[in-house]
Amino acid sequence: MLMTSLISNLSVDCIIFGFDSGKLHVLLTKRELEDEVSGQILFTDYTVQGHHVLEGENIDDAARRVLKEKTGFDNIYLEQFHTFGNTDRIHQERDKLWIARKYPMVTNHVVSVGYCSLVDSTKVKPDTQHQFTSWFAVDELPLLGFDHGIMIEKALEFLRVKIQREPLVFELLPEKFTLSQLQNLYECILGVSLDRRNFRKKIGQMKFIIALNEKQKGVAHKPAQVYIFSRDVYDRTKKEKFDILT
Amino acid sequence: MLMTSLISNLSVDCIIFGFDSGKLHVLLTKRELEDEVSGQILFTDYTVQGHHVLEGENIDDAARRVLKEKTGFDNIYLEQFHTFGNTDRIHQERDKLWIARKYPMVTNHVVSVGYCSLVDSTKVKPDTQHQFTSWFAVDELPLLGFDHGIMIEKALEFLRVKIQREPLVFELLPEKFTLSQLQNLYECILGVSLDRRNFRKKIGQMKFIIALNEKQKGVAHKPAQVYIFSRDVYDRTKKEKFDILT
DNA sequence: TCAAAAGTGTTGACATTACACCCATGT
DNA sequence: ACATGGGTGTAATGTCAACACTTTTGA
Repeated sequence: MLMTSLISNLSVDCIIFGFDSGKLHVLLTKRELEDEVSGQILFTDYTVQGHHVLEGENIDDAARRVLKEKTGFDNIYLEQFHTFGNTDRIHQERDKLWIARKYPMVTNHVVSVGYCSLVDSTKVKPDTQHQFTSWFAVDELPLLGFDHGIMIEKALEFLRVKIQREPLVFELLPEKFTLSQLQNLYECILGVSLDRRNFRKKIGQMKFIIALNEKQKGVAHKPAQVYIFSRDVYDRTKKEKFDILT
Repeated sequence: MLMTSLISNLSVDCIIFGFDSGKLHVLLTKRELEDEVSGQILFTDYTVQGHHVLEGENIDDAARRVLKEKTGFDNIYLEQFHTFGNTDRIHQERDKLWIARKYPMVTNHVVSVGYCSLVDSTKVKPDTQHQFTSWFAVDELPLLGFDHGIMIEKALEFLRVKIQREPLVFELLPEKFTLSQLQNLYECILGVSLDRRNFRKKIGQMKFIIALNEKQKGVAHKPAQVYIFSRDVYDRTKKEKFDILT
């Protein structure tokens, strides 16, 4: 199994989501191309994290490799959501320039397998990152390269459907969280607003969301109860689906 | 845009579902390899319909091309559901023999984009097909090549989730259908049994399932009312999701 | 006249919604 | 003492699940 050369027309892209300051964020890498002669910056924009698949490498492994490189973690939620294979997905001039310069052996028809990843953003801070990597709120995205705007939108859609069937939201929260954080996260991903009392009633029925003997500290209001998610209890008691709505 | 050579490590596979005799079926193609010298048949098995993606071809177009070739139709439901990219997905001896003989230029690491397609099987009869193509009930599948068993399982899972959010079941029925056929189809895909009265109550609320002034003919029992699905009405009245359960 | 599937309503249990006040803390 | 978000219960409404008998047709 060779792991040296890359499969030139196949890549993976990871859409890495985090939750911070009451908003859903996505991890992006700054891309800058300089003129080879003058050194002038030709353009600046952002892309999600991707890389070509290597010869003899499973595509899931390629995605994990990218994830590890950008976040330092490799045991976090990662799932394929869509494959982007239109011939015209690389059509902007700056994308063509970029590829011609950085990957001269690559054609303009690159098929990309999109992966959705969820991380606890308290663990992945921009300053601990690769210097060009930072978080952006999904409703305030900068100029994006390739078809990465479409990819992010599609990943979000995937996420919205998925969190209503599986307990994925906890991947976006610290191990210990409050019910307000949890509610806020749902409201933010699904774009709805939920009644606090009804939300808590529902959570109360979920035995795998467990109150600790512990309270928030240092907040200028009544400190909230702290909860954890137990996958163990979840696996033993799971129903057909995991739905906070309906 | 060249359309001649193929991208050797990328293919599409179409899982084509049909509904017949109260069972969900999948369209498979017989594969037989003969010994080049003796002419003896080395093995016989079945595969879903796939083909390599051509240079300069959108992957969705590649899937439509395969679909058109095998069913004669091209305006039918077709959606990507998963991409299979493990390096060991071609590991059985007969698959290696097959590739060595038929596609000598292809490596053993082929990434395949899986597409799910739904057809009205009354329109796609085995005898009108390519001679080696026929329908198999999904619970009575023959020996399958490559990882096509896994693909079919994954496509089924995709379908089960999807039909609870979108009105796809009608793609599997003739234009005119009875409520019993519809109920039977749900029971069959979802693996549940539904109460007839409750089912009909629910359908009654869906204004886009419309009774015609027409009844079944030639049946040895009370003839059933005939219905059609109106996508037009659906688009104007659709809710968040389309769910026959819950 | 029989067999086979179509068609039809009600009730009790349960789940969902809507809604307002007091509590604990830091500043 | 005040601002901030945490925490709590009930009543009305809507939805779901369970259930049995009559109808229409062809054989």
